[in-house]
Formats: sequence, C-alpha cells, structure tokens
Amino acid sequence: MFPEGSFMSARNEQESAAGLQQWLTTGDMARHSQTTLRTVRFYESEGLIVSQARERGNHRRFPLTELFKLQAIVDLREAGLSLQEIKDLIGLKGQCPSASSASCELTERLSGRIDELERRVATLRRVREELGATLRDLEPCRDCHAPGFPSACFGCDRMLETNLSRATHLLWKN
Amino acid sequence: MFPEGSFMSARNEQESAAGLQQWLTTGDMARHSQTTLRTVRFYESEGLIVSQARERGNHRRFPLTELFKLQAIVDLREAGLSLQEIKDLIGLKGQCPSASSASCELTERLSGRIDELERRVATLRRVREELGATLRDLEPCRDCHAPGFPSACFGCDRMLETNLSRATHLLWKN
DNA sequence: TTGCTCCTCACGTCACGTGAGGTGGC
DNA sequence: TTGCTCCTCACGTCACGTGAGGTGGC
Repeated sequence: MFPEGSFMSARNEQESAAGLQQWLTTGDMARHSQTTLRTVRFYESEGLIVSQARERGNHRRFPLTELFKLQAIVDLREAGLSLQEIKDLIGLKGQCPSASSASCELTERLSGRIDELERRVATLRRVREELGATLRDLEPCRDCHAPGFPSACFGCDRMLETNLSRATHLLWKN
Repeated sequence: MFPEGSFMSARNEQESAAGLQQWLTTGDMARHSQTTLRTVRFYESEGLIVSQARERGNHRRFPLTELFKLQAIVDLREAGLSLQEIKDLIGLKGQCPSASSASCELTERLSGRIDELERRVATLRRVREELGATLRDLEPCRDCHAPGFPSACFGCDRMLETNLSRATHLLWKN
C-alpha cells in the first residue's frame, strides 16, 4: 500500500477496533511516531530502542514502552538534538553518583535545550514575518500586465522601492 | 584566528570603522550571514550567489547585493526549504508569462511555506512544553540521596507516577 | 619574516532514502 | 493464489565539515 520509506498514515483495522495493541510491529511503531520503517530500524540498530527476540518470520516486536521511548526521541530530534546527543542524555543518569546529581545535571542540560528551542522559535517567527512582508511586497503586481516582463520589473516603481524584504530582492528583483 | 569551516563572528577593524564595505570577501559574506566559508563557496558553486571575476590572488569578491541574496537564502533554509526548492523559487518568475501570474504563483508557494513554518513553530512549542514538564518531573529528585540509585528509581513513588512526560520515561525511568 | 585570510581538492559525516530481491502469515 | 507487511543488504543523497597543502598582501 505504501512504498517502503514513505510516510505511513494508515492504521490497521484490528487496531482501530481494539485500541493500541500490546505488541507493536515495525510498521505500528512508524505510524504512531510519524516516522518511517527505515527510521525505526535505524534507531534500533543504533541501540536507541530495543525489540524483543525475533520470532515469526524474523519480524521485530516492540513493547508499548518502546513506542513511548521512540516518541520521546522523535521529540528531541525535533528540538534539534543529534542522535549522539540523545544517546548522551539517555546515558547521563547512569554516569551520576546519586539521584540528586543526576537530576541537577539533566535539568541543566534540558534547560539549555529549552533556551535553544526558544531561540529557534524566535528565528522561525522572524523568517515568518519576512515571508509575510514579501507577500505584501508582491501585492501591487497581482494585477500588473505591463509590457517588458520580467526585465522591466527591475526598474518598476509600482512596487515600493524602499524597504522591500530581502526575499523580494532574491525572488523578484533579479 | 578561526579554523576554516567554523562559525565566524569577528569583524575586521576597517569594517567596524567604515561600516559595511562595498566589496565583500568570502569571510565578510560568512560573517554577515552567520554561515561559514564553506557554505558561501558551496552556494556560489551551486549558482545561488555570484562573485565577480577573480583578481588579486584568485580571491572572490562579492557585491553587497549578493550578501542580501545570501541572507534571504539563509532565511529560506531556516524556513526548512532545500537548496533545490530555493532554486525553483528563484527561477519561478522567469517561467511565468506575466507579472500577474508570477506574483500569484509566488504568493501561493510562499503562503504554503508560511503555513509549514507555523506548523513547525507549533511543534517546537509542543516539544518545549514537553521538556518543561520533564523539568517539573525531575524536581522531587533534586534533594534525593536515597540508596539504590539508579535502579531503585524505577519503582520509586516520590516522583508522581502518573502523567510523567515521555522524555522523563526515556531519560529517567529506564 | 610572521600572521592572517584566502584558495583548491577530496574524503568524511549525519540521518536517513531508495531500490533490489526475498520471506511469511491471513 | 493474491496482497500485504515484513526482512536484509547496500548504494545514494543532501548540505555541508574537515583536514591537507598552498598562495598572497600588509
């Protein structure tokens, strides 16, 4: 139904009838984490998630707890962490001498990540404003059928010449 | 001062005295776009930006307009576009028969990108909340020096067992 | 002369994508 | 039997990173 490696969104019927099953196939894992078969297998080969001993045609079987781990890993990837950084975070607790120090260490690292996330959100909002400005720049051209397109656009004064967004320069005034 | 390929933030003295120069070196381009020498050269080799004919020791020279183009390209990359998608956007205007159609086409594509950006921001905010929840989950452990660390954490009830964030399960309850 | 910045290969990296070719249960 | 989902290689991709080794102007 779906070529391997593509995004999969279908759910099997048993599942939607009976809710989330106890044992998950690779495909289940991919669907419920918005990833792909390849990603699930890759993360397993990297030791980030663990499947049970293979049975029944060498198919992987994952317990539900591994799905939650996978979803958390996907979240951290979204936050911009590399797989190595995620591995380091997972291993952090085991390297600390006490719960207290582990909690403090993890808190410090995660706080740093939250700061980075907020900077990233700020950047995306800035770019979003940039593109919004570009849309406004392009407004006067919507009804323009003047001759000399596209070269004449360069010297055209219908578009407010001052304060054009950088994207407008890139995509229109070239 | 900076190894090649690393992020460069220094500004040369002439520049800070005289403002932005008319002709920019590869290093100037990298600094003012928050990228690297490698990226500037790579984008030039890909035809995304253009340098003048080489003189003086085969060094590249960029006019100021190319810096603005580079900055716009960096913005679009931040927005999640691939270099190919950016090339397609740059070429779009030239493939349209009139200013009107070009404006409409560009508007439609950029609107789609803005929608994607807003979805991305929503995702990052969700992950940010997740990590915030993880910090709260870890609070009770800051003063914990109970024996049996780390294995005893699994059955510990000081941490509120219900509604722990997925990241807490990944990073603490394993 | 010494630093600094620039240059060109060219191999490496990260996180998967993408077939090819095959198996197994309903 | 037919579809569907799963499997294992193994090469490919994208956007650069990272040296190695060298040049040129102040």
